[in-house]
Amino acid sequence: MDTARDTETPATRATSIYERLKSDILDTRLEPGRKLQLRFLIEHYDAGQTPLREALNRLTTEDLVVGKEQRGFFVKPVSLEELRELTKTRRWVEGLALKESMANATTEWEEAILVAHHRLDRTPRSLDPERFESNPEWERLHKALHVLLISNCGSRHLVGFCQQLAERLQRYRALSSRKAFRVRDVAQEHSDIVKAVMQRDVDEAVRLLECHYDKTADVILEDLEVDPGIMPARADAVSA
Amino acid sequence: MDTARDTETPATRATSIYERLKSDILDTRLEPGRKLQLRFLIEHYDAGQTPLREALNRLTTEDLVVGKEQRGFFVKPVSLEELRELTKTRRWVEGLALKESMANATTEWEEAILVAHHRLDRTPRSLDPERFESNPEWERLHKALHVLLISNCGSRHLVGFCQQLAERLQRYRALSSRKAFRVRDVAQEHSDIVKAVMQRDVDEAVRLLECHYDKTADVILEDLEVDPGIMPARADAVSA
DNA sequence: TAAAGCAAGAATTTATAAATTTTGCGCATC
DNA sequence: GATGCGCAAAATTTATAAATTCTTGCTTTA
Repeated sequence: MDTARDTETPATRATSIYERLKSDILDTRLEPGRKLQLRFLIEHYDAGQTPLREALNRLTTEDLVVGKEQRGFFVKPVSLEELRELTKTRRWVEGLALKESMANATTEWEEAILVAHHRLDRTPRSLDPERFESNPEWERLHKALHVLLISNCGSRHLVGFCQQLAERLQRYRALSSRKAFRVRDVAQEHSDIVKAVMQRDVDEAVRLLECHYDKTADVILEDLEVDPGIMPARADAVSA
Repeated sequence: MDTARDTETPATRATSIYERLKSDILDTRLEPGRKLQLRFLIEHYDAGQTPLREALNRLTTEDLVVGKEQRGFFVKPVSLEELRELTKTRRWVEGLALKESMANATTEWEEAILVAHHRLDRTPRSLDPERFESNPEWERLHKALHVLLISNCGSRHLVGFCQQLAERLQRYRALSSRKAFRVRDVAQEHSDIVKAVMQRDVDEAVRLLECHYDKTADVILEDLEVDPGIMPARADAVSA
């Protein structure tokens, strides 16, 4: 049930619970739509009501938790509709951010990308070469590369928004069972994007990045069509 | 100290306090950088600690309040740097959203814009024709028109992000003293934008909208150069 | 059969206690 | 004589426990 990070500074109780809760929601250990009862949370997270309540309230603003007045908290439901909308939005906004990043390109930035890509490239996608088992280190480096690509755009707000979109999409990836393992050469896609960035070919880089996100969504959508019932077409009821 | 809305359903204490706090921060009745001591808040908002704390935690995620661990909450400071960055970002993102909205244009949408603009046009900008006094009704209709312009883009997430940017910019407008009154023909700018949208001239509409936001920022920046000391160039210290 | 009232469960709020940080004063040292 | 370190008191934030309020489902009665 834990999410790692025991050695770090606990900072404040509310913050550490917030992080654990967020992580559990994003990795769908807490299923979409599930009711978050205080009793249950107090039990499983070994915490008091106040820090729990504060964490829940923070997540409410991030739209990862939905708070119905006087009726408690629920994990935000998922829907195919939202998956499509998130992907579309991410394409637009990250495309924009990458374009601006490249317009402001500096040597340091390009070198940092090269390094980040290299690190990702030499890290195995899966802990088990036979069947897929998520490698936290790969996930971390993958995220780092994508953030770096857009981080030179000159707007922390825009970068923050992109990260929020990525977080929200994380649940859909976690829900997808085979996770594009072997089906897709993700490493090649990353190499191509980085190459275009190095060549300062803005249009090509943006095109490849958009394509990258499209493919991710497509694989998830296929997966969910094969195994429907996991996800409603549109968000509605709550499976308590 | 109140923010209107007494007749509505109070829903939950935490929510109503959240709204009042947010409104007070956005209108700078709670000055940027100010320390938000629980004692003071309990006194002035006539509330308990828990709902106050929950409201503060929600605002933390929205980056309107900064929470220093174990050391209390502060109103997020302002800076000229952030003003510039917010404006730049808003230009990019709302430009994008308007373009997409127009690509999906429907008769209903265009008619709704016409109506929204008409309502705004016949509402006085200032309650006092001599010197500026903010008219809440105008502000409401103004916001409604801008939201409507981008609301047809097909992404609630993108619209939400734009609204957040608008909210964050609201504080800077409130801080600017003369507020572009008489200096600028805002009504004409709105008319021109709406006209371009009706003619389905995407490039022109986007250009005018971006120009609209640029002018807003320019006037505020001028104001703050005339009367410096209100705002630091970069965010840093906190004036308790 | 439908409506109203009652009881049980859950969420929100108030109140209380514990822990942490800040502040001010005194003493020692340079 | 001034400066710096350290300890103790005060204030503030964080956490726990208790009480109130609201919702919901069931039972009883018309």
